[in-house]
Amino acid sequence: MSLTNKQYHHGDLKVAILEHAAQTIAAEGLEALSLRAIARDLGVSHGAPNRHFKNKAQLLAVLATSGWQQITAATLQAIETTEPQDPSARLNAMGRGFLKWALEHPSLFQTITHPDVGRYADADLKAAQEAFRSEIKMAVEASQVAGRHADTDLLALMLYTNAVPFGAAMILSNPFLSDPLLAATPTGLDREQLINKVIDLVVPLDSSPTHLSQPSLSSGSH
Amino acid sequence: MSLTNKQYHHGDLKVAILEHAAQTIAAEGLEALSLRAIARDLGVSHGAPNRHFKNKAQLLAVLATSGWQQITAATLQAIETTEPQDPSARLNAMGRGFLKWALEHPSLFQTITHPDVGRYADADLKAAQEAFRSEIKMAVEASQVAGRHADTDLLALMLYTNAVPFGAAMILSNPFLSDPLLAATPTGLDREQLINKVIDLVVPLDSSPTHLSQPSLSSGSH
DNA sequence: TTTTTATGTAGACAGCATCTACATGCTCAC
DNA sequence: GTGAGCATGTAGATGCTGTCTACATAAAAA
Repeated sequence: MSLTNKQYHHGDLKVAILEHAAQTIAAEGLEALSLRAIARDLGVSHGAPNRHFKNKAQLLAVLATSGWQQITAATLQAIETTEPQDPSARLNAMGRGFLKWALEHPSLFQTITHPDVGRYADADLKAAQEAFRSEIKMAVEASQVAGRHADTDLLALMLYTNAVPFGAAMILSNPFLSDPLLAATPTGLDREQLINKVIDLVVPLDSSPTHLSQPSLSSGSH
Repeated sequence: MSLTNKQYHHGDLKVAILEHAAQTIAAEGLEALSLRAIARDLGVSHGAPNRHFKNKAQLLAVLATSGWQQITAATLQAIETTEPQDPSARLNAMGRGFLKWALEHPSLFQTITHPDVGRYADADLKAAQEAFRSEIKMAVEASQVAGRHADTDLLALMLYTNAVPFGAAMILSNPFLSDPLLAATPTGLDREQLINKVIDLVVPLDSSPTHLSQPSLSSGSH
């Protein structure tokens, strides 16, 4: 347990590469990532990263694995302050936590949903993604047992419930998609209220006067 | 108006490049696209494509422009057989048309939503995307006037209504995201019933008691 | 101390996008 | 028709990229 982190030639080059890569993706996007540029920035030769990652795809897979673990943690952490007895409140909180993380880490979110990342997925990456999916499924099932779209096919309900935060994150994290939307539609909501409202639409809170879906007759109307 | 398409040196090289690029994207994905490979396949020199496209990003922008026009057309075409007096039925049909097109052209859908395409968008691309957004907004407004989430902030309703088909398309067109979902959740629905049900959840049809596609009772059933 | 292994280096190679100078051949004015 | 001008295609150079190789260094293990 020496205190020096400059053992070997460089030190923890593998960790340094991962950190620098995550930083580059966050700052300049996935396409800007280059093994040679990382090596240059870290002051090592262009071939050094190959000692730690078989190829670029594998580096991406490691980053994506971390991303799935992070978004799973962010999603689960959001339910800590909710009532265990209220599955809809918990699912709603999960949606908010998911979307909040995705919008705070837009490039990493794009990374974990990038088509090519899945194409070269290793076992670790698949396990991380599967862990996420499993948590969501349990929460959706619990909400359905509690009465949310009780008669709806579970797969359809899963896809719908996933599609809203995934789709909202995709749209909001891509200025080309979100800018025209935001510019063309005046709103009284700030960013946080907006995403909360969107989540409320897919997972209504009983207590909230969202009048569920069809307020045709006796809606709040004050 | 000559009938020969081998005027000039090659003929309509620009069109040939666009067609071959669209084909390549559909068959091998966006990342597999290479200007030099296109030139090789078309039997021209590696520099020829530069006479027709300033750079690779501009070729992508032209393809994406076409993609937005196609998905707008597919979305609008879906309302032709609906009742003009029923905005929710029309919006529901639009969602189905959108999702159907997206799943029939997964790589082109990924192209038009790709972050880097927006980064190099030209005026034509912006106009094509704006035209799409404008059509959706009118349809969502009409559905709201007719009573769908009448008291909800329009921007939130727009984002929610867009997020479902965009998110569902993103998930279903990416096997890494959809395969575990489909494998882990048994369903009685086929693919088309599934997407219809998901759209029904975001835009309920008045006539249907929410389980239009549930063949539980009087389905053909053996 | 010697051997083995992990890590980093330097060069080579092929592929890529893009730029340049040059060549070809169609179009149009005369 | 003929020649000028322009649109299009070619060929090479440049500098990037990822990945492979042979080699060098230093830590660990024997």
